[in-house]
Amino acid sequence: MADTHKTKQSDTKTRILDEAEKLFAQNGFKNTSISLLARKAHVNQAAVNYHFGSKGALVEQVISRRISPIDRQRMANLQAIEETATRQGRPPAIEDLLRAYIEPAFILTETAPGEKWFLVIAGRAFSEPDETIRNVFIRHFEPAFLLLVALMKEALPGLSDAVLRWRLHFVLGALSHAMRLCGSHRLPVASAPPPDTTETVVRHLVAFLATGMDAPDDAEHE
Amino acid sequence: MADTHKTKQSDTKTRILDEAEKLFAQNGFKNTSISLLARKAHVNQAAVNYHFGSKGALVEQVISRRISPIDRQRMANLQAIEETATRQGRPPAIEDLLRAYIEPAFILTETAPGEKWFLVIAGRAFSEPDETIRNVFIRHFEPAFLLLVALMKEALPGLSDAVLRWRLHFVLGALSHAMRLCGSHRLPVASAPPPDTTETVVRHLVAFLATGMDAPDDAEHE
DNA sequence: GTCTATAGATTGATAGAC
DNA sequence: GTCTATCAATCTATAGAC
Repeated sequence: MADTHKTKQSDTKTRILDEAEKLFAQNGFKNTSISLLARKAHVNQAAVNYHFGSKGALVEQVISRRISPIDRQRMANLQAIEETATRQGRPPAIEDLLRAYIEPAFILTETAPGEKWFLVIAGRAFSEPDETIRNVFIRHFEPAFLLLVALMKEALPGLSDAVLRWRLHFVLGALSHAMRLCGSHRLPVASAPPPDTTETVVRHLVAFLATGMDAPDDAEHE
Repeated sequence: MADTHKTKQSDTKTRILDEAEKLFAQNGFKNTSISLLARKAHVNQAAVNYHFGSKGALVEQVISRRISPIDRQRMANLQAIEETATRQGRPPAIEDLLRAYIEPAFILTETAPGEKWFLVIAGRAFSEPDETIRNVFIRHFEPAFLLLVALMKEALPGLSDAVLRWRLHFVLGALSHAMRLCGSHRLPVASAPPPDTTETVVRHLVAFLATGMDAPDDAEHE
């Protein structure tokens, strides 16, 4: 079949992507060299540039390969909630919105064997010093996050715009940190939380964050 | 006076530290070269290694210079709360504990002119891919965080150990993200929160996190 | 303490044979 | 598509004059 070449290429590309994901998670983008990646992936050094053009393009593909499904699932979840809310004529529930946004990141990275490397990579998105790379994440994250903001506004009509946006960024911060913790076994500090199933972590996150979102606005203290 | 040399040295060292802090915040540790740093700080390239020995040692000093006062203030705040609680024979308040831990990071970085670069650096602590650097942060953060854990246990005796530690890590995540947002004017995503005074951000953080810490434990759902 | 000059290693990317 | 060989740039660190 004509697939012979395609399969061969596909295997090599996939092997490079998988190994790059692992090394990027372990050592960061800048600290991972093409030569080390080629060695670990059992491919020739020149093959990496042949298949991806440049290191920057490789980074972009490693990220978008996993983020795209996560983002689609987030949008689908949020839109389903939006439709239900419209049909029932009442605002969506805070817990439902948070779970709709949070869960896909954990579920869709669960398939990979061993450590969930992409959780570590995505958990570093907002800390990435390289603006080009940071923008890759932002471009993917933006639509679903904006929809989350809009729906959360319906769920919490009494909250001021500024407070709502600060709180949703606290959500992003807690989520990012939890993703890094779940993706790697390295302890970031003493007294790290115990290893837990994905569902347990998501439930802890949602319970904590939903209560925080619903806290009384303290604007009157100013 | 014999201070002439000392002052000269001190000026150079301080100028290097200040410029390094800014560049590390803007571009990360790995992406900041000694030659660029020397150029921006108006010192000779060899002077950097003369004063600090190596790049790694410079990184360590940039971090510890700011973290040490923050850590001391955190410990002092928490110990004061502990004493008051002991004297009054009742557990400390969640809000007080969180504010005691959170506030020093924002207050003690406020003195620097312009952008608060160290907030960006410290906000990336748990995302740092280089284990050596990550351990510098952890070594400094550990004592105050452990004390926070212990006191929070007294404030929330009904919470299981696992849930308490997960929630305190959600606190660390939200705090880190807020620090990055406050330290830099770059928008990490659309719908970023508005620029606010330090005190306002701290109050938003404490209100959100204290309510989350106090959420009912959902362990019975398992 | 500050400078010039440079060693020594590593990097991303490419040219060209097969 | 895969290989070897190599280029050009960049980096940290140091040696040695002043």
